[in-house]
Amino acid sequence: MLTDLFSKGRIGGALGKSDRDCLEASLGDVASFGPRKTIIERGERAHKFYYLIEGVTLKYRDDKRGERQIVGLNMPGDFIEYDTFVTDRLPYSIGTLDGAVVSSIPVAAMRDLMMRSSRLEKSIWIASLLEAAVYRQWIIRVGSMRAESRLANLICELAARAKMVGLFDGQHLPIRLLQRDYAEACGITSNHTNRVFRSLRERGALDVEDAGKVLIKNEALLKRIAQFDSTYLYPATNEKIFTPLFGKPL
Amino acid sequence: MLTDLFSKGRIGGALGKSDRDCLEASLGDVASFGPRKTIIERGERAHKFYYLIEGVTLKYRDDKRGERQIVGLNMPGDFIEYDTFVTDRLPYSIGTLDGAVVSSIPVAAMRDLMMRSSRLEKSIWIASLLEAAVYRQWIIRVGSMRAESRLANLICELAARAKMVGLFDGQHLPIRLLQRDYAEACGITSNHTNRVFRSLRERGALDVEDAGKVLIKNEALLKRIAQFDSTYLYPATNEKIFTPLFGKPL
DNA sequence: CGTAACGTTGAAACCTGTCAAGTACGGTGG
DNA sequence: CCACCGTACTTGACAGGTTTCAACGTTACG
Repeated sequence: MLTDLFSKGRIGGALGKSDRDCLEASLGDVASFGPRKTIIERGERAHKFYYLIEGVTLKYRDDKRGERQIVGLNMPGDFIEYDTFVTDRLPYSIGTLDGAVVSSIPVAAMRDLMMRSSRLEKSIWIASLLEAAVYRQWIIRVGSMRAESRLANLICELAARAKMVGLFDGQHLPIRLLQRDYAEACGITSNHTNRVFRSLRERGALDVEDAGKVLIKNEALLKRIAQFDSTYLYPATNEKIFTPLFGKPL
Repeated sequence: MLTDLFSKGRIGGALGKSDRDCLEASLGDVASFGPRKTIIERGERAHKFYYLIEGVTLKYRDDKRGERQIVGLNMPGDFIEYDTFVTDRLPYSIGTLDGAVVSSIPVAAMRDLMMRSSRLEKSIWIASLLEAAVYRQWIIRVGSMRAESRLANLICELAARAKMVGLFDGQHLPIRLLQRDYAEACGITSNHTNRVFRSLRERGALDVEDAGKVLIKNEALLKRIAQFDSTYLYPATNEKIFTPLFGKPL
């Protein structure tokens, strides 16, 4: 099912079959977006919750000077924004990388879903808390690290998250960001990003192959440079942890 | 009631009396913490949800070199962490500034609360989404601004949030951070923070009085330097916006 | 009165940004 | 087929912002 990645990947299989069916049935039309397309623009009215089926999306804000800060990145199985709960105008834009396949749940359907199943409601909430945990790490990355560590740390996170949704073979990062994207996510210039990539290459931590594909050559070294500790991603999240709040799964 | 600030300040009065009473009744003992005390340490087991009644708390992470990155700040009416839902070991520490009065809701009581009232459950969730919105702004601040703008932007946010809970008189920031705290929140050194404060003083944006109390002298100028736009705080959040998801308040 | 913690300031080193130029690659149109 | 163009990547030199190191002032407190 389209929502399997969410049900299994994000919340450790804490949903029973009926909940999973309800979620799947609430999905609206499936839409495809090409590379570098805007899915939602900042300030636009959002009246449904987008669910990412395939591809990668970037969450960002442009400032007056044309600079862009990427504040988040989503992979298949993610709801790519939750703020439709709180506001009718999103405070950030969302765009695709190489393209994406998305579906969505209208606000009314989401309300029904949550009224019917408190377990399902909690699952979606928990997914939003995981996103918040990632936000905190992004603050730490840009707030307290040097350029080389920032880049290495971001790459480690992307690798770890890709692994969680079965997209990572252990070597090739399946997400092809431009150097400018890395720059905008790490809060450095794209010029400097290039220098840092060279340095990471020369130190043997990674290689950049054709078309910008990142190959992780020395994971231990990369993690050391990145000061990476994956616990904030809650990789151990599973029903055992949820039981206190959920009760047993159906 | 102790939870009034939450019910009224955070979610625009979308809770009926019975929900508010339930929430209040779920609170456990009230505890006081002195200045610069640790409420929860990173890695510690958390089995309850802390609610901040009075004072200010800082959310931060220390790295190996003894550097600290502040990733969040909470004011009265906030639940100061939500990750107890997702993990039993917190990925950050929380400490007081000048002291704090907190209460808490045990996990089991929280579960009961949410099973009884889906409206209450949504309220708490929505509060966590507001916190996520603040995280995003912190990423933008440290990721895409120069030191002077970062500091001004943080001060603007603190003023705006203090105003939302009735703590701001329009001039004196009611939160007395050390220059080191500002530094650790903005991702700059405390030495440089001092220079930036001087610059903001010389430009007439603010004054620093005895005991580090910040006086906002020229709010328009400060906001301009900060590129501050308060919409991300959802100041318009109210029942009108919630109605689609909540239905009418009780 | 001495100590500790915080604030303030200066000078130099360092990291990163800025500006500029050149390379590589793919797509388009003649 | 090749010339042309736009986009991304690469590199060097220099400027500028921030860090680092050091010193001193101030205040609170035992």
